[in-house]
Amino acid sequence: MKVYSSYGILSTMKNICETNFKKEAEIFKALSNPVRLEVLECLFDGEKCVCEIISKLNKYEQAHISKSLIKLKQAGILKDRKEGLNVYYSIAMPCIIHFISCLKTNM
Amino acid sequence: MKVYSSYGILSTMKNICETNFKKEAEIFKALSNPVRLEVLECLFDGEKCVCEIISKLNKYEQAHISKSLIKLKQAGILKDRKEGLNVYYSIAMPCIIHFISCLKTNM
DNA sequence: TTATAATATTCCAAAATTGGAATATTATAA
DNA sequence: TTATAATATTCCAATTTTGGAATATTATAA
Repeated sequence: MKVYSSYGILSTMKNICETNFKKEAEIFKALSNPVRLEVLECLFDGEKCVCEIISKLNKYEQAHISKSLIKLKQAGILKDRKEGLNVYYSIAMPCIIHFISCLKTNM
Repeated sequence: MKVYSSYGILSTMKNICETNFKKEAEIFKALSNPVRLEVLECLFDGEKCVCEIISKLNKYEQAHISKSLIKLKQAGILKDRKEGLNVYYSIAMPCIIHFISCLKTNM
């Protein structure tokens, strides 16, 4: 009877769960900043190029907005598309829109 | 013509928006940690007392779990109820359950 | 080619978060 | 009262995050 193989399966399952919690936490971490949330909300009505976002949120530095977009993209929340000099960002996880509007009604 | 009063309204609106983004960020910050997410998920099937959560997640320190629950409560994600020596926690924001299950399918 | 517009990256000091260890609080039972 | 079980709090060094300032990259137009 190979008991150790069962142990192997259990510890593999445990590792998968733990890395899943870590991945989820990364998504929430990307959302845990007011500027990044404002940048994200800027994209609720569809794809925009970085320059458009910068001019809408003119109170923040260009570098700050660029870094915010990249962090949201790395977490899988946004996707991007290059076209000449411009980079267009859009939402890759539509369920975030519903969740944030739910939060707003619960606040 | 009282232009300044319009400015007043605009700046008030801006402040409300900014504090809302901060509040939202606080909620996401509370969710941005693997242990807190695991504690939260422990409550998906309903209210539990702290001791129950501790014995389910026995790999973490009691103090760690207690701090996790308090942080989630302060963000408005959990609520609690005392009964004798026990404290029962439950989810105060049901839409989080749907969102997390959506995340899991998108990962 | 060179200038320029759009975007990304690096550097970094200040601020915030992390989780372990020890200790405190509180309610109940003996 | 006192012991104990359940939960919360404090302390703290290590790690991570923050955002401003300067600089780099890249694609296009002149």
